[in-house]
Amino acid sequence: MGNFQLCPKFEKGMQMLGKRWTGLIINQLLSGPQRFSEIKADLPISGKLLTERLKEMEEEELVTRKVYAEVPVRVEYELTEKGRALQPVMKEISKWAEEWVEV
Amino acid sequence: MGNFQLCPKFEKGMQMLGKRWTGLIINQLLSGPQRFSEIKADLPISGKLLTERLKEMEEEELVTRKVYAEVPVRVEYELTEKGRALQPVMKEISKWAEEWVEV
DNA sequence: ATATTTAGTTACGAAATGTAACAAACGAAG
DNA sequence: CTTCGTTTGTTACATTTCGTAACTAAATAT
Repeated sequence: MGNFQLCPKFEKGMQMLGKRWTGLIINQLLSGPQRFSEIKADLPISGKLLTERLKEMEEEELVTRKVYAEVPVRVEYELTEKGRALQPVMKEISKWAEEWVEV
Repeated sequence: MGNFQLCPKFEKGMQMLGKRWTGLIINQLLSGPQRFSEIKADLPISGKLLTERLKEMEEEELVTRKVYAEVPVRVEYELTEKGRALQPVMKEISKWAEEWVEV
């Protein structure tokens, strides 16, 4: 590991987005608030990891968590302003992937 | 790509960018071709992982690898067109990080 | 023969991830 | 009262990936 002079904000942001599943979860939530089971149904992620990622994203203030005491319980996750601000990033990734990624 | 389903190209692209170090390496190489030791000096990544990532990125056709039989040997990595096409993505991430990320 | 330099590779312990079974909560069904 | 169904997690454990440090290969200069 060498010494590094890199924009610390960019580096930290990249580390957040570069964590497995985080980008896909944000992209999911850009279409609106969703409950745990909805996110889980739309992504090939396990419940354990989804819980873990959402907790981290809550700590980073990317999402908020709301519990509705219904039966059965409903828990909804919604992007914060900081999270929604990632829309242009996701849009650029979409454009790039559409043009360059082979499935 | 429809709005109602997860786009496979986006998912694969996100998995590539979402791999640890990949984004930072691409960002480094956006400033021009660089040799192994230069990338390693500028990022807090170990030689082992850098080798691994560069190999993967070569397979994904994000970078090319050129060996110069000098003494000692020089190995340069350069972004392909596909790799350079990620510049707008990196720019948006920079903008977001600058505004929202606390170091 | 030994030292120097770059670009890796290897061995091994630590951390992250994936899988599947289980738990809490609470009303509904029997 | 007991069991079932449903969501949102949690726990235990196996697998994979990562980080660190020592080591190798190749070519030349001393």
